[in-house]
Amino acid sequence: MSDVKTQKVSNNEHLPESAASLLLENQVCFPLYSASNAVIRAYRPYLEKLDLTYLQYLVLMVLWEQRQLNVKSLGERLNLNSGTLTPLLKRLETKRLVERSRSKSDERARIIKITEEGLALQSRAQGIPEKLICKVGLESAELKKLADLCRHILSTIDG
Amino acid sequence: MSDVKTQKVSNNEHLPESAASLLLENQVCFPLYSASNAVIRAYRPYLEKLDLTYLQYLVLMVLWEQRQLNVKSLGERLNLNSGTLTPLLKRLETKRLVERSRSKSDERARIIKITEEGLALQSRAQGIPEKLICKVGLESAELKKLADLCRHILSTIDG
DNA sequence: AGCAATTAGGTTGTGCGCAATCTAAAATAA
DNA sequence: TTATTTTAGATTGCGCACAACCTAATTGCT
Repeated sequence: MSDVKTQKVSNNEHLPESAASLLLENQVCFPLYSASNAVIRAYRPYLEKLDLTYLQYLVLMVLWEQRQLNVKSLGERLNLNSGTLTPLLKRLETKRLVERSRSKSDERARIIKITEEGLALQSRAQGIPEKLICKVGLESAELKKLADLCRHILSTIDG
Repeated sequence: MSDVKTQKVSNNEHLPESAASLLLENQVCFPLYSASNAVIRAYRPYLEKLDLTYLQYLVLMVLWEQRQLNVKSLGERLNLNSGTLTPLLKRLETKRLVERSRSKSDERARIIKITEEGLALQSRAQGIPEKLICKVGLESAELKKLADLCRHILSTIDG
């Protein structure tokens, strides 16, 4: 495969000055994207023992805190819209982890309520966060810094 | 909707001590995941002018640097596997931005080569990185810190 | 040479993410 | 009250991500 691998240019002086910003190494958001993918992959072996995906786990985490809420509130909490949440919640309903009813005071609103079975998963998930922190391999202060930077991005972009 | 919104528990003292780690606010990886989604959303308006998705843009960025390479090298560069890359590269081929040939020295290897049309997109993409940095709203030093933390995660998890 | 093991990449199936669009209910205006 | 606008959520369609699996080519072993 040497005929394929040896094509990389050794420097970029032939490119216009501004093209340096289009080099992958200089991208800020690419590591963010890759790290997010990698973390979700790292969760998988633990979550599949609970027959959950990462997003399903996030939804349950909200519901462990707050027994029930509507789709809009859930979407605001997770920064996701109904196109993502509706099919996901149907899958959680099929697994009998949540119930999807309608609000009596507002027939548009869908009330998502965790079931006993859904609540029971919480204890089985106890060890997961710590295991992930180990896998990620950052100190507590660095983890906090990372989370703060990400939250800053979120408030700037969305808010 | 007050019947839905007022269900949040005011504190978590009724939960076992260890359950605090299962609160969404205390998750480290959730902001990472949300920020990554938000950044990709933020790219969209600029990239759709070039008829590109974020991942297609990343692939082209590699190819602007290195005219051609095989799928394996591309996957190592982007931390993605053939299940993601193969269909993506076919779409780029349909748009005539890349060509997919076979290596003569190894018939298994697929050589991905950027076309003139693909190269021409580079100049149209010049302004994008700067616009995104503005949208993200972090200082240069903070961006570097974020990228370094993400790269640290990647090297720990994958490597 | 002959055969097992490895490697490259393609295929399949599931589950996101999300923009755009739709429907129906609720809020607001006239 | 009726008409307009807004809102909640569902639907559609596309493009990822990825594990699991498959095929074919190459390498390694004896």
